[in-house]
Amino acid sequence: MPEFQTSPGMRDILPPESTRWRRFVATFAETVTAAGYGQIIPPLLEDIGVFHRVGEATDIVTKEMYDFIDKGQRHVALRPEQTASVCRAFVQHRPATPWKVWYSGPNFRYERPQRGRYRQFDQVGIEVLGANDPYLDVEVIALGWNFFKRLGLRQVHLHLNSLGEPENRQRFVTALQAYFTDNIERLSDASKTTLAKNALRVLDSKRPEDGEVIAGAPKISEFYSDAARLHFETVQSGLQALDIPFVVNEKLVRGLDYYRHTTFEFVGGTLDSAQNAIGGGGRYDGLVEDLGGPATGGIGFALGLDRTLLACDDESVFAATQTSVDVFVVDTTGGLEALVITQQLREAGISSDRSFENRSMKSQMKAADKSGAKIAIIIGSDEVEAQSFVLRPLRSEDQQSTIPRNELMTSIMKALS
RNA sequence: GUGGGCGUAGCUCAGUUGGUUAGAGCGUCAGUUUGUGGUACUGAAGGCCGGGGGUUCGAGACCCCUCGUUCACCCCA
Repeated sequence: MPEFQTSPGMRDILPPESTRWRRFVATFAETVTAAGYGQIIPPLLEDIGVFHRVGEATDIVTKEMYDFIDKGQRHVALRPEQTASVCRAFVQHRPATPWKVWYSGPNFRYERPQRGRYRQFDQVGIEVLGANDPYLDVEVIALGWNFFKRLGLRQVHLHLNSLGEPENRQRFVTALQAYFTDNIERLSDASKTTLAKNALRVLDSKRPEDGEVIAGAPKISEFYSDAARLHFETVQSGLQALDIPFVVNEKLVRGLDYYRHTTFEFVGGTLDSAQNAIGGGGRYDGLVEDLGGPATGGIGFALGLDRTLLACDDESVFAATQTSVDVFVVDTTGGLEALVITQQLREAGISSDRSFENRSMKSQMKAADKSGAKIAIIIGSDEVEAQSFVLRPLRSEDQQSTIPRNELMTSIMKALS
């Protein structure tokens, strides 16, 4: 074991895996920019107060943040998510609404690492601020859906719920609290603790002994106002109009406190681990106000790269690709020829590579093969003498040929076309 | 934060009830052809058996601690 390794929950993404990460973000960017979203790049670090607004009662805020006092005595934190930063930016810059933005990048949560759950984890996401139209909810969900389709995923399930308006939600929480308190003896110990903090999240419990109690709990749908019900029904009819299948899951309450109305989650159909949620989001009509801005509706989602890529693995889609070059230059005369020719090729827009340390021709040919190059340019002492080079096709049965030096570039172009 | 599994070459793993110089495959490097890759064959390099302590004549194997990893809870993407 080396003396230094990555810290727990942190890891290196190496090639060729890293090529997939780049394509992932590029594909996401294409999907959402085609819908009018612009990229926002918020800082990794914010005043910790920005994240406190996400929810004083959530684990993310209370025990999972990487926070510290900086040299200027400011209490700051690495972002545990990016929605709060986007809202802070909205309040700070007051862009014209509706403000449609997308982001990608790492977030940090100090949790116990697990498969599909890391302390530094990447998300891509979108947020729209300043519009309350339920059809916007549908657009947002549809963009997530479209993105998964573009990756090639076929087994993503959409779970949908509505938390209603704040008053609906509050009355529901009160009723839930009363119900669970009446039945507290039948709850698991862990759920008793959860109940004391946030009754909503008891619904999330995966412990089998809680199942019966939860099944008998009050339902959020019994508390909707007419407006909340209409909003939710409009969202559902919009999804139906787009042929996006979904299931209403009344237990989907989501972890963050700021959600109102629509909440949704994308679940990887092939992932059987506890980390099967590959993305989630919802409407958060109160968050901008909490951060000191005007009352502003907002909705968005975040997708986890790691988990989505795990789902891709399970469905054998969106695989990593091995990078390769077009031309490999084999030079047995010391390496200066290869140095000059690879430079010329690269300037001409032709990818090329070579060996170093003056290895044997056989060794260099092996490297040429592994590089994925379509042709090898071979230069030995005979070629230097004759001012020529050998062009050897590597991926076909064609014979190699000796060509005068002044036809180097044209013959390579021709061989590649 | 709580509980269970697992840590042996770069990678994937063997290693018999504790017993001499710790093995294989793949990968890497080199050779079989002193100017030519993919196949085959040969060889080489590469391990304080995660780290520390203990039991023992003797520990990669057993015990304790610790670190890492993995699975579940929790939480969430």
